[in-house]
Amino acid sequence: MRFSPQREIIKEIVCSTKSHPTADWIYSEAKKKIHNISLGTVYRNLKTLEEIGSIKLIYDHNKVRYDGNIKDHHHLKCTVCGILIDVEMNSDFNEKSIAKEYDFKPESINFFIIGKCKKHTK
Amino acid sequence: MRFSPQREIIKEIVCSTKSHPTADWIYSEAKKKIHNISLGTVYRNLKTLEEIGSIKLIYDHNKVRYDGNIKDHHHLKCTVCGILIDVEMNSDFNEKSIAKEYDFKPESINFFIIGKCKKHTK
DNA sequence: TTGTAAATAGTAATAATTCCTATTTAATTT
DNA sequence: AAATTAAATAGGAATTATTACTATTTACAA
Repeated sequence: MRFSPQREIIKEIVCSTKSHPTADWIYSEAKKKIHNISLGTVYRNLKTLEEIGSIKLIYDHNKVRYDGNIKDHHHLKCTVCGILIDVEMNSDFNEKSIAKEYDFKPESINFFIIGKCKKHTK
Repeated sequence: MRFSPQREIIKEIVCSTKSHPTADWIYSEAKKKIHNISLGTVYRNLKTLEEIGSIKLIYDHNKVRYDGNIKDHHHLKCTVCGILIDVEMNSDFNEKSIAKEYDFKPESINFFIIGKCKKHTK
């Protein structure tokens, strides 16, 4: 892969915030540094950076967000302000202990296990 | 709320499948019963049905899906075929026991707790 | 029946993302 | 240091999912 200043700046933007930004916000930040950067360039590089493991992708309801925290972790989402709070993943976490530790009032939980179903484990 | 045959059919379609369909699929099924049903009608009624608790909404990555299973439950997602398998939620579920029970090979897990952060619990 | 507000069909508009292509540029070769 | 070349970019068009708009239809109450 060839060096690109655009990609460096995009990575820097994502990795220097804990706000889990959207592509659109990253684009508007990037424009402050490279006035004529293209939105397509932002999307392409976000994809590339995710593929090489420099950043992570979060599906926040039906919005895609990006995360510079590449450690295994989960999220608390506030229904009022929409903030996403990073939660360290440890072996025996559970809803109640996390809620207590982060002073968070859970209302519902959304749990997805991604992997291979019995038809596709050879 | 006023009766509408369109809403009844949309509800029937969602509740008679375990495939977690998208709005688009529901629309194409609904057209088989009401030839000139409008896509807007499908979206509006899916929203209404979700609000009154007749169906549930699932955020499957960046796709919105609908679910006639309104019991509290979670999902296993296969990276090969994309199937979403319903998982009954019980008090002490964990990744490993679910994987074993459903013969599923987990690769990653996605855990969201939705609620109120410490700034918004009064 | 008739009146009326809710719901619909059909279409336009919007938002998020991907695709396309001529041009530019990073990095290699001469 | 110039020439070469393939990767990356800018800018815009296309696509997809969803919502908004509006004239017409319809459920249902008086």
